[in-house]
Amino acid sequence: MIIGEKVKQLRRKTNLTQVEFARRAGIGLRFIRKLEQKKPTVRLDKVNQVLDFLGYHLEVIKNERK
Amino acid sequence: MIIGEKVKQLRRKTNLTQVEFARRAGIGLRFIRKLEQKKPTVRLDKVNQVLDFLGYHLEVIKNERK
DNA sequence: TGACATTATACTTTTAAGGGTATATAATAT
DNA sequence: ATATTATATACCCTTAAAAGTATAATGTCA
Repeated sequence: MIIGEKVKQLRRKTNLTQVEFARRAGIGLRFIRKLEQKKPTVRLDKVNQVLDFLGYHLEVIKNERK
Repeated sequence: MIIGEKVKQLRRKTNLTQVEFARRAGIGLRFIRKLEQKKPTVRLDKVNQVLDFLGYHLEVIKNERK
């Protein structure tokens, strides 16, 4: 799944609005918006910051060979 | 594992130099260098481009609860 | 349907990522 | 040891990511 999509989903589970989420996660409101809208050119450190707040992280996974 | 570290490891397996790797993966030489040096503020789309070339991708994973 | 809450879009500034290339440093091999 | 190859660092420029905030659009629910 696209990261932004996943983040949106996870944030909603926390019952936090984008505004409150951004504030608590210590990132910009604009950023969380863009991220959830699947902007591809976001910075990795910011993504990590968001995921960390959610209790998640990124891993490098081998593709399924089809 | 840190993404840059993993990339470095995977690139070496391909027996490509940074120069050749960058050329073939269609990314800047500077980028692959910085990435492998674990620069945290790299752009996600570029990381994806590199991983894609290597046959890998990123996934959002729940943290181990300790 | 109308009031309220939430998210998306728009405007602007600052900062730094990404880029090529040249040079220095380090690693490898003969 | 020294020649060769690879990686790291430095210089400089262009572009756009990130940021806050204001406003428009959308969603929610009583």
